[in-house]
Amino acid sequence: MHLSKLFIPITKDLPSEAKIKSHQLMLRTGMIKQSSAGIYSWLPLGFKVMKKIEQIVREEQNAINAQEMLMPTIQSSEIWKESGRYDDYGEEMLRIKDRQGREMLYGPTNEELITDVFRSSVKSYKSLPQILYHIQWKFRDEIRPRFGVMRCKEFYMKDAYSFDVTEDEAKKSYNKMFFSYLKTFERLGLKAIPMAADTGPIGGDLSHEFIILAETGESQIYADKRIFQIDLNKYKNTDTSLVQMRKDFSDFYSATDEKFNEKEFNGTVDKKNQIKTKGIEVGHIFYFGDKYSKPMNCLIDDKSGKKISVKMGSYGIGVSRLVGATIEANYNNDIMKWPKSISPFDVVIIPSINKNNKDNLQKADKIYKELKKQNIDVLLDDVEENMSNKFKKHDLIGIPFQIIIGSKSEENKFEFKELNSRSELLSLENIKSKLKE
RNA sequence: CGGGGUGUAGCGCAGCCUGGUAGCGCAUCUGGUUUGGGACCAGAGGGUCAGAGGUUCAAAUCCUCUCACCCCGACCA
Repeated sequence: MHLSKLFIPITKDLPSEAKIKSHQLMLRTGMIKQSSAGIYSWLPLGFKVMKKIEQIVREEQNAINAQEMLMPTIQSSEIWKESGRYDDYGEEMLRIKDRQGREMLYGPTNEELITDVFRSSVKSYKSLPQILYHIQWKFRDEIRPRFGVMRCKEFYMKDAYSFDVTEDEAKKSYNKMFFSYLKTFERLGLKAIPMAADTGPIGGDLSHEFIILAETGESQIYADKRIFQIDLNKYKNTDTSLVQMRKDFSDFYSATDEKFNEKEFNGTVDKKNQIKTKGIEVGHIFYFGDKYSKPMNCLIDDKSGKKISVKMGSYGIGVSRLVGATIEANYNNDIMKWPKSISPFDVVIIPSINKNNKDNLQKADKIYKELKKQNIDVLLDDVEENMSNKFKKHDLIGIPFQIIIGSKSEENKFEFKELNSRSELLSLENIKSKLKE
């Protein structure tokens, strides 16, 4: 892609309504455009990042044999009346009426819908276990949306639902998802800590929040930093290995404000290992048994032919929130550096161009084509302006690698720079292999 | 929903108190000069002053209502 052709309405000054870095940056680099309070359009740059996050989430769901499907955004109120949540959910639910006057709603979550899908087709214990998920827009009519895409009304979310015959089996599904989440956040370049959590309106008694560290987070967190040293590679997707994993994680203290106990923290965690900071919740998993299957009559025959309610869990990841959260976690000193796995481009070529000398642009174009051939997603900054402006601009956009073609480059060597570090002169071959690392 | 605040060019703001027909910076466009950390010179375009009603010879400015957005709080992926 050539920068001059990219729809990226970048601005030098920031809109006054944005109070935190990720929001400011997303507006300044034209990733999003607010449509109304808490509702955003995703412009090409932002959309591209979100899609990359989505794809990683998807791959890690598939890796534990969860199956992707798609449920609608608009739901009928009837199933919500069955579960009893139509009244419980309150003002956060956006209620609408169709032309026949039927009560509909824009789904804030999908437990009822998936339970309805499941009960209508599954009748036997032989069909279990199952994990189904979808990635879909949700709507929660937040009292006060803020922080850009971090707390908005309309958001993009992966939600998964597990179905098991017994509570023990269900806990195995829970552990798989726990594992999948850790792998997902690791691939996103984020340090996420699982923390025992309250279950809120979803209900249930076993629940973890996954929280990433960021100064601007909304939750106060306390943890033992050795929790980051746990190597995920030593676990396999087997029941025994995952039980071990859960045990290993529970060996280190971690708690949010609500569950924090100062005595326990100071008693069990050495001062030098204590982390006290803010965090952003990016995932939440729940086990809630038959909370929905019972009132909604989601019954199957067990081995003895007895009707039992299936045991369920649900598992959410805020995909759109992760875009903002990742920025919060990676931004410093006016420079944004995307993790490689979700950067909008792999590398940007920045030639110094002026009207009378387009040599650099030609060189850049050659490299561009060469890298394209290697399947590298490359952006070429073909805009004719001062290098100073270009550097500032790319500090904002945050593509992690730059190839700079200007006064310091040689005939066959170009400056290769990783954001936040010094550049080095390298041949194209060396650059290629660096990019493939 | 309670408390506070703001709506004037794409963005940031001044003008409002004391009414006289709209201005500054950035951005944009044209031409020229520049070209390694957010340049320079010259010129140009761009506004139903959030909306409705009222007072007045005259309203961005005064009055009334409505709407939108932001901040603090209770709630949350």
